[in-house]
Formats: sequence, C-alpha cells, structure tokens
Amino acid sequence: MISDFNINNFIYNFSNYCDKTQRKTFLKNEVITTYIQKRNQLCILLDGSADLVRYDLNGNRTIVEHFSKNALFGEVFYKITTNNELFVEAKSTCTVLFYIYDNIQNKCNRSCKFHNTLSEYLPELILNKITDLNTRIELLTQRTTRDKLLMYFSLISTRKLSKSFELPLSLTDLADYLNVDRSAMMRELKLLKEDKLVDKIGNRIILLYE
Amino acid sequence: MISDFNINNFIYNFSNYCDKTQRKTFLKNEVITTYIQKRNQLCILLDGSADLVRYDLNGNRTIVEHFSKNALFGEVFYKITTNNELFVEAKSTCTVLFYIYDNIQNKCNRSCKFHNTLSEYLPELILNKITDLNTRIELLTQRTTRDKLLMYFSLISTRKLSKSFELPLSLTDLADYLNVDRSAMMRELKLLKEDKLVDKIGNRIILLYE
DNA sequence: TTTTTTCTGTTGCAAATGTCACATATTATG
DNA sequence: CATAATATGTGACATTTGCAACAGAAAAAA
Repeated sequence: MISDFNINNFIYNFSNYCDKTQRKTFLKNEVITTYIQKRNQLCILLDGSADLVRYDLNGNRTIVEHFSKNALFGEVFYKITTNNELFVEAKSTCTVLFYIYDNIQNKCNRSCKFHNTLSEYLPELILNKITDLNTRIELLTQRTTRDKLLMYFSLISTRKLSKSFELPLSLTDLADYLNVDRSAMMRELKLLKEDKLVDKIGNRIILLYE
Repeated sequence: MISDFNINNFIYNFSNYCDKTQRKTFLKNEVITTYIQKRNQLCILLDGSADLVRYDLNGNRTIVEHFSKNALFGEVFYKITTNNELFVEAKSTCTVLFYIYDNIQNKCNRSCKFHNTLSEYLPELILNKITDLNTRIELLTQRTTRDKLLMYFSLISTRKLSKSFELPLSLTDLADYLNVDRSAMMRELKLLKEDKLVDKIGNRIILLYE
C-alpha cells in the first residue's frame, strides 16, 4: 500500500527535476485538461479532487469519473469514440502532474530518480484506477435509480466506516454521476425516506437498514 | 504495440516454466473463475472470448465486461462491494493464464524469463484494459436505449471498418450488455429500422446514417 | 431424424423515469 | 450588505422502459 506521505514525497521532491514532466496548480472550476487531441498524456492528481465531465448534444451533463488524490487520468486512457467533449474540471484547488507516457521503460535518462520512483509506484496507482473503474461500472449497471442510490450510499458508508455521513457531492452532481435526471432522483430519495430505508438531514445521509 | 504473435509466443513458450503460473483450457459455457474470495488472482485470456457476468437478486443478468484475446481480468481488479456473484464464463474455447499478482517486482527468481517478459508486456495490456473500461463507461452512460444501441453499433462499425457487420453477440446478450430489458431493446431496434437509421438483415447490422 | 431448448420478435399494460415549471433555500459575488 | 447565481425540493404530465406472456424461428441435444 502506498502511503500519502510516500507518494507526495516522491512527487514534490523529484518532479521538478525531470524535464519530461510538468507540475501545475488549478483553482476550483478551472479546466485541467480536455480529451480532444490524441496525446499520450498521463496525469496524476497530487492534491485536490476533480471530475471528468461530458456534455452531450441534449445538454445532459454526465460526471463520467471522479478523481481524488493520487488518481490517474488523461488521454492515454481514452480512445475518442464520440463527438462529445470531455473535460477534467477541478472541484477544489488541485495540483496535477503532467507526463507524456510513451513507454514506462523510456526514461529521460537512466539515472533520473523521478522516473525510477514513478516506475516503482505506477503499478499500484494503476491497480487502484482499475478497481475504481470496475466499481464505477458496478454502480452504473444497477438497474434502477433506487439501486444506484443505495449502492452509492453503501460505497460511501463503507469508505467512511459509518452508516451516517455527509454527502461529498451536491445532489445535482450526484444525479449527473448516477446518470439519472435530478428531479427523478429527488423523487426516489423521498421514496427511500418514506420507506424508512434512508434518512436525510441536510447534507447528511443516514442508512437505516440492517 | 504488442503483436498477437509476440504475446502468444511468450506465453506459450514460457508460462509452463514458471511455477507461479498456471495455464488452463476451458470449453464454451464453463466457468473460468468467480469473484468471491479476495485472492490477488490476475488472469490473461490467451485465446478465445469470455464474459464477466453478474446475476442480481431479481434474476437480472448483466454482462459486466466482455473479454477477448489478451484481455486481463481477475479478482485483483475487483473490490467486492455487493452481495451479487460474479462469474467469468467462457463464450468459446478459452486458454487462460492464471497468476498470483503480489507485486510485479516480486519475481519468482531474477532469471525467470517468463516474469521478465511479463513485466515488459504488462504495461501495454493494462493500458488496453483501462481504455476498454473507459469505453464501457461511455457506453453505459448513454442516457437512452437508442443511444446505447447506436453507440454500440458505432463501436463495432469502427472496429470492423465497415458500416455493415455481423453482430458478435446474440440479441439476448446484447441487452444484458447494454443493461436494458431485452424486449424493450427489440422495440427500440424496430424503431431504429422504421426511422431508417439502421437496417438489420438476420444477424447483420447496416448503419444507414452519414 | 425428432425433440428439446434457447433465441427472436411482438404486444398490451404497468411502472419507472424524464421533462418542465415553479417556489424556496442556500451559496457566491459585487 | 444587497443581489445574483446556483441548488434543493416538489408536483403534474409525457415518454420511456420494464414486465409478462406468447408464437414462431433457430439452434442444440437426444
């Protein structure tokens, strides 16, 4: 397991010494990158959180992925298939490492400490990314809005080790993340309350089952 | 880019010489593995095709992922979050390499040719897996059944370099892959034909737009 | 071959979801 | 602070989707 200390340590100490990487800071709501060209750009979110967002022709907004600290993203991971534009938007102040991924073996030079360390950490970061994507697919393949909400709540509950937690998202964003209409989601949330499965006090969700 | 020749060559020649791997063949419809325990199993599909399938409590069947030659799968990539059982089922005769992934650096011994070669190829296989998962998410986040069908057809069309192609799936499987009810999907398919966007002759789909 | 099973195609109806419109609350911003 | 912008919450109505049931076609098994 990679500790936050380790990864931050390695990035902050070495990334500026490698001429193939770039480190940049973004304010909330700034666009970190777009997936339009076909660059081999690989990004590591060193700090903050961000969303990969798509707007379709009907004006629907979808939060395709949510990234938090140490997440990997970027165009290397994407084959452009649709005409829709994809943006990575900062949800808070973000520090991002940009890196052109040609080949992990293809280091800038043999003794570049940054690249050696990146090679060491990358497998675990990648494994985390894949499990995140699989979890995302599990969530999206829930058949009903109710099931999506319950699974989402269950995920956060597990992460926070509590049946009661603050939503880390606005309800508007949650609907865009679950790929459902916001007002339809609000209705389902009300039904969950009426069925005494979930309680909601302000921004706090309390799971009432089990 | 990894050629099929290279990867098969390396696997078939070396996998038997490494005591940390296992190679096994499965017939159509056999269960290759389940995602129940939390082993660090990593599998490489050397030949054939397979589906990751989930059955939920209501009897719905979902094809979570589809794997073809050189795909990676296995429990390493999965955090078990739901109670649902996940199976990997062979769709044709499959050859699968099983490998316990503790650490890619953690080779059986320094001179094991298999592990050295695996280390070399794995990054590209992983990159392919991530792009596949991202494409899967794009498909699942289409808002309507019509959009899902059109995107799916577009993906196959691009892959086959033709507006006319045989469906590689039964319609029943396609519905389970798009996460929609089969008869509802059939209805939408009929509407697509009526709207002259798509033609369907037997198993063959012809895209009529653009 | 015959029989059985699975797949395709279709329908009416019920249920779920999306759309729109609006009021109020909350949060940003000048 | 006042004002604007955004988010929450709700309801009536339209549309989409799911469900169940069935018949015929195709494929698999005996």
